[in-house]
Amino acid sequence: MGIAERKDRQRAEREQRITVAARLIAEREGWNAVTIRRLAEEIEYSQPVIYSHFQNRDAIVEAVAVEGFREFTSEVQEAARVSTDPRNALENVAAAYLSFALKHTALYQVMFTLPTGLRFADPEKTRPELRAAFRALAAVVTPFRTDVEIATETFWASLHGLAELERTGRIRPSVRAERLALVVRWLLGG
Amino acid sequence: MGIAERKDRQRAEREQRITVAARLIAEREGWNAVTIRRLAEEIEYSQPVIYSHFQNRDAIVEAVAVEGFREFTSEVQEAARVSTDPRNALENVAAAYLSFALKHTALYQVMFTLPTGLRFADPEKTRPELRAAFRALAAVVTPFRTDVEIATETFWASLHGLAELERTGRIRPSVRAERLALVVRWLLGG
DNA sequence: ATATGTCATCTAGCATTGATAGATTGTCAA
DNA sequence: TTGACAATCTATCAATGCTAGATGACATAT
Repeated sequence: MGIAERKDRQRAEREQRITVAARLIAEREGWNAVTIRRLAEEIEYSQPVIYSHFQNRDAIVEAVAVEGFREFTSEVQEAARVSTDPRNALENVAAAYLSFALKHTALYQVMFTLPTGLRFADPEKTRPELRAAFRALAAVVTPFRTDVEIATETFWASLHGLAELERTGRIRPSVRAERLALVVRWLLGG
Repeated sequence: MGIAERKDRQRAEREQRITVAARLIAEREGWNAVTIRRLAEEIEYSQPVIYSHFQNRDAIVEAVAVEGFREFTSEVQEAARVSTDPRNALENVAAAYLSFALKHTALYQVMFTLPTGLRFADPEKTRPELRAAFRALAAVVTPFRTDVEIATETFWASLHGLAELERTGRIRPSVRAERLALVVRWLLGG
């Protein structure tokens, strides 16, 4: 009786097509262009079908954000993995962070700045994908600090700020490397 | 012939009532609640009157943001003014920054995270209010660094990141002071 | 093979939004 | 008083998120 399984599979496939389309449209035309009608058209189904997968538009956005955190985490881990030593890992991760944020601006935007229900600090409501991302950052901070949690939060905040201010055109892209070097040096120095 | 002047004055007054209402509603119910109809109702005029003051909804939001930058700048300057020495000024300004961001969350949101046309890094398009805010921050950084521009950008980014991550519930409010202390120490230490 | 009942999907529509066209009112100068 | 202009309103548009109810397909029991 593989019929039910096939249906499940096709359903999951269609669900992914929705989030993939949402992400693609957002990256190309901004999140305002991601409308239910547009998504329905994209997957070649009528609008109510979208609502059989997601409770509302926000839930779609949130699903894209969660997928973003997965990719983010693995990119950070990869950056740490290919490093020669702990200090180099810190540099590489910092660079990878900014690179990720500036490469997928719409994705990053929805992960961090658009209002979604995703939370970090409340252990109850935090999704595992978010916690994993934090741990990946903490891993490269740990060798240098005893106040790992606080230092990681601050490290993260600095990188996030650099990404956001540059994304919104408020600081100069030309001296990105210098700012990154400052942050890394700070973390090493105490 | 003070009639024209009176009209100008009344018009300017009405325009301010619009932005004040927008800000108030946003602070109480979020920016999604700031609709043209709601604003029209608030100032007791019909909707098209709003459009005789602002080209579109975004222009209203932007006007609120600009006013926010004015207040922000003066709060930062005040924090620096009442300080005992340069180091204390740095601490006070950092604290004032976070305090401002967390006290007027909707205002801060529109100043920094909602998509508006406001820019910093491009000297041509940067509004004077934004530049003034940057200078106010740079003023307290200057005593400690030769790379003032870069250090200020990084300082700003760190504070912005701390504010945003805390505002969106991604880092713990309980250790805010410790994170702030880290940022200040970093800036002092090199 | 066919009838049946369930589930999947669609058509049509709702209320709300930003924005605008055109009618209407008010005001001031001649 | 009247004519013209400016200020303001009513009415409406198209797009949006979302949902109710009709319609269709399809697996299963006989």
